[in-house]
Amino acid sequence: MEMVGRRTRKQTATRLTAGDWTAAALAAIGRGGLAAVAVEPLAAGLGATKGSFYWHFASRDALIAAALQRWEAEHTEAVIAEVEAQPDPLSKLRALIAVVIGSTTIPGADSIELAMLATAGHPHVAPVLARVTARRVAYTAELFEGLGLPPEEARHRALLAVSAYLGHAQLAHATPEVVPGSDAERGRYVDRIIGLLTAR
Amino acid sequence: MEMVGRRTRKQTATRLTAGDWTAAALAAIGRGGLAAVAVEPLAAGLGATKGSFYWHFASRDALIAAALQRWEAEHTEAVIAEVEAQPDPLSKLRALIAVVIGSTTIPGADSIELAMLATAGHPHVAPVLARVTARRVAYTAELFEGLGLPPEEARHRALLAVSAYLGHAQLAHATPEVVPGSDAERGRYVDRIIGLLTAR
DNA sequence: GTTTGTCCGTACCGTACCGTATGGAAATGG
DNA sequence: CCATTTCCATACGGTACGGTACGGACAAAC
Repeated sequence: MEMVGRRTRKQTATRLTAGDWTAAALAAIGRGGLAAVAVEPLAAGLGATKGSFYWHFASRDALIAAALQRWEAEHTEAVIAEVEAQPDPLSKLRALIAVVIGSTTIPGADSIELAMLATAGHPHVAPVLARVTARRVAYTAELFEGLGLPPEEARHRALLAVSAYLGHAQLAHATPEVVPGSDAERGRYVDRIIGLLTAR
Repeated sequence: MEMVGRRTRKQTATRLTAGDWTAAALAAIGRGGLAAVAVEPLAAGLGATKGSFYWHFASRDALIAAALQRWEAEHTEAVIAEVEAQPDPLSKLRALIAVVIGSTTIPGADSIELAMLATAGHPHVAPVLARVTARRVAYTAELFEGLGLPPEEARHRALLAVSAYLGHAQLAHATPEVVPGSDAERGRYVDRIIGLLTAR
């Protein structure tokens, strides 16, 4: 009853920017998928009303488009840049697999991406997903080619690697009890995957 | 204006059963996810009204529960039974991977499962998904153990195999242009996966 | 300090859906 | 053929949301 401030986020009664709305939209996607991007609940969460939203965006659809664009821009190159720090292709591959399998075990990670996969058919989601996926497969195939594998085999192994990543993210999210839980076993698991994927 | 029959499905003016509703619900899940299970549109699709639905089910939630139960019962053991026809563990593994990777390329297949993964957090979906996944991993691990691998390695390879299946289903659904398209290349791809997963 | 433009709250309409109430048609069984 | 149960359509209320209209608060410019 006491201190029921209108604004939840701090007591900042400052005006909102379009960025505030896209950030809230991405958070909502991570929490409940595209369907959770609802103007009125978002407004309530930001301590504002629809009046604010419809000044910054023409429609809910425009917000979704902006949020996805932002996600793609911020998300795509992050891992690749980190992996590129490694010197040789094998080290890069090991680093890639390790970071990608390891990160999915921290809860809530990749939840936005999982939500996007869940709505792959959505007209705004499909092209974003297609670009990100194609980029990943192409990059991973390059690494395998750097190992001396012929193009088709490199591409096939890259597909398997990306599939393994996506599937592992699903498993870690939907049924965490089946994936390795302890750090020790997860380490052995990652080593095993690297061994199998890079076998000659 | 002419011949605007009330009932779309045939001219069967027969009464509906609970099974008709769960079937329609599963079809809707495959088409648009859990959110597409809406009583009034479903009723329209069946050429009926809510009056019929609420006689067979207490609520939308009860329909979802019944539909998921039906899916789990009909779906879980199908592939395993087919694979068990093979004589030895290696043949079974090859058959398992081939059928599971091959089937995801036919459009619309597994759409129900993908929709369930998309709603993994849903209180009715989570337990179903957990049981199905655990069953798959355990069965696949058995096959690898049959190949003479120690338990932990068998389980790790089974996890990788199930992850690859789930990820491939996602890829085939979300970005079909990256997965092998021709029968010939898909054949080589499947062979490559089998080789990598069963390598000694 | 007045004006101008920016930002947002309030009030409202339309739609789509969940669930309920109730009467009546269609099968069933005696 | 009548009664009873089974099944369903119609009509209604309630809720949550997208989108619009409009006025007012607030800051910036001068």
